[in-house]
Amino acid sequence: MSVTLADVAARAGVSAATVSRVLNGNYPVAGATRNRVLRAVEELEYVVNGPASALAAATSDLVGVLVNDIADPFFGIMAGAVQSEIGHATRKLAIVCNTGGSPERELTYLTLLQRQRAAAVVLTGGAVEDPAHGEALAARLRRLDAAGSQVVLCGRPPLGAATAGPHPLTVTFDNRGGARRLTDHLLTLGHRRLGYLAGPAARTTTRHRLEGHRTAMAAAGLADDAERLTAHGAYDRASGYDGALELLRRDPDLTAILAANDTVALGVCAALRDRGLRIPQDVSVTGFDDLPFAVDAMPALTTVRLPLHAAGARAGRLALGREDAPPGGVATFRGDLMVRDSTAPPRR
Amino acid sequence: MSVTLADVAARAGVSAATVSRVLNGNYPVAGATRNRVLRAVEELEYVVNGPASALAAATSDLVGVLVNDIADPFFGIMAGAVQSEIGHATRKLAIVCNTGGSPERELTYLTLLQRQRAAAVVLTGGAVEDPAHGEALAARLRRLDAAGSQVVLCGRPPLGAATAGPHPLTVTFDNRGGARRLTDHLLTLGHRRLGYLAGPAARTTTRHRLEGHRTAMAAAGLADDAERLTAHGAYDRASGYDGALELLRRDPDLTAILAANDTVALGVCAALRDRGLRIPQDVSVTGFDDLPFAVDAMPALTTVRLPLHAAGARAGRLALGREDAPPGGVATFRGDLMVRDSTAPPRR
DNA sequence: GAAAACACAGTAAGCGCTTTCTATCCGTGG
DNA sequence: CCACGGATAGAAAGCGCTTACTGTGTTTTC
Repeated sequence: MSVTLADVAARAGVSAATVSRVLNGNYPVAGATRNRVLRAVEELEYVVNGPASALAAATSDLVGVLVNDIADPFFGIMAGAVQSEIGHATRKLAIVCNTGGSPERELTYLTLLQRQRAAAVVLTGGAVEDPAHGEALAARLRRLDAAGSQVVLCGRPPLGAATAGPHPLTVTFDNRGGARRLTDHLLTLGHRRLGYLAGPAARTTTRHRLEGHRTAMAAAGLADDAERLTAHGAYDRASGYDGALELLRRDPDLTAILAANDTVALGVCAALRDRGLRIPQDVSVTGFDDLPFAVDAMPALTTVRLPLHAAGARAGRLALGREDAPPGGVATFRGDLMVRDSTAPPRR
Repeated sequence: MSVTLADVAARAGVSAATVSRVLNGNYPVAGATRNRVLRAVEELEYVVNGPASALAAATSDLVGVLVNDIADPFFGIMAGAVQSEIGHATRKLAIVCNTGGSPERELTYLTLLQRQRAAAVVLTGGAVEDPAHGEALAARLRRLDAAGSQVVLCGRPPLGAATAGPHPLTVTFDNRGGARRLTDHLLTLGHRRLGYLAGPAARTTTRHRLEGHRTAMAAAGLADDAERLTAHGAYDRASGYDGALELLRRDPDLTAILAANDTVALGVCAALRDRGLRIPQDVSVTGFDDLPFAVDAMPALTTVRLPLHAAGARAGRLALGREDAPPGGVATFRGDLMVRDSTAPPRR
């Protein structure tokens, strides 16, 4: 069918073993021989048969990258960083798999990757908090580990301490701290009636951000308000729109809304505008993540910048074993407050 | 090392062949036997060795999807659609590869995919117009085709008629028509001094949109203006910002700017605002693509909606051979004009 | 009731590569 | 001048799976 090692060997007048050694460069081959082989490879347009190679060598060149939503820049940026880190280094192929946020598809993809004997797997994005899923996921990761794949979590918290087996390397964000800083910023501006529009309740990311918010609120003696003025939704624009209206219903005198992330904040802004409220004069709004569009929103969003690219690159290097594991196996990136035009002191 | 077919066979008390047949379901196996095998698979947590399977069957479960920029929703949406179409159907694994718009990396990935013996390859995004690259690319695609991979182009024009060999299936957008409609819209509103901020000159997408624009301008007797008021940039926000300033320098009396796409339009809007110009009262602005954020921009962007999801899904089905090839091997999706708040008649 | 047809299941030959072990050639030191 | 070690290259044994090709009981058919 297609050109094989043997064909190249015949053409170069050497054995298949020699061709393999030239191609993999892990064994001394005389210069003249090597050139002859390389020329034959060129002439025949030989391309290694990956599966055969993976079978014989018992490991493949594939690195899996799982994302919740490939169309969301949050994941796109991280995945792109992982991939570019991997592409830079080796002839390895980073493959991005879109789970659509579904736990089942996450498991399916992990099995598929194990089946491909992936060299490494990077899971990005917030984990689902369902305990049953957590256990199933941990089991799958353990199997991957046992099968020799390096597992790295990126942008999600480490596996719970209760989880059995080896803990995967983790690159995570300080979501609590970010949310706390954002809330403090608003409190410092003088806001007291703050609404919090959280993401899906079952996500760890959501919980951590919410915890950060509550910590700050509690420190200001506003714990009850924080409780009352929290609504949950999805990480999308429509949820932001509906959620803002809901919060306004609960308290028409709200002077600020903290959105779960930038995308949600966009929806919040749209809802406020439709209600005839000005941002930030009437209501301040904050996002989270600092995705590229945050600065272009009108007004430009005050938000927390997550170093998505740096985190993805780090995860990529860890996956390849090109960087030592951080102490405790967990690297945490903090998010910096970006104060822009969507927040201001509340009007009297 | 890990569990193999033979282990499962031993446990189920059958031969390896039978296990393989149960797993692939392409051969009659008695119900009782099948159940025994399935139970053994469960108990041993057996996961097929993909490379071995691919080697023996001479084809893998991998489908490659090439994108220019994974962090850009334009590609993210198409890639997501391809992937969901493929995931729906089969146990195939769609793998998204990020070329970063670099022709070399595009070729590298194609080789890597050929090496993996991918079942199909979908290339999304505008092609680079460099003839040398075009030839190299065509050659690579021919090789993939020869190696048995189904090749599909998505969101890029068909390979030039001059290209030798079999032409890949293509799903494309009517960029010319979209740009024409956009320009006509502005002309109808009464604009005469239109600036066109095009994408990278070397991209086919850029050229087609530009052609559409010029056709409309020429029909209105404004061919010379079109020539004079065209600037090129990248498909990003910064280019929009700089490009808008450049066009304004060329003609301070501009009443409208057509941006290469929505992202560029965002930059244009920022530049105009910084210049103290109001949109659309002083200058009308249009985008292209209708990415999700276009409707959230301030003002909401008048643009052309490209059915990215539908196109990606179609490409996915073609790649899997689950849909007949369109006549001529080319399916064209048109883009609809979405009139929003960023365009208005010019002020007197 | 014997022959032909059928429904399964097993045997075994690869798929194209990697890698261990072995063979060969050559230069070198005693 | 011969034994020896180093540097290369070849032979061959798999890696784990798929899939003709071959059985072997069990129905059907006249």
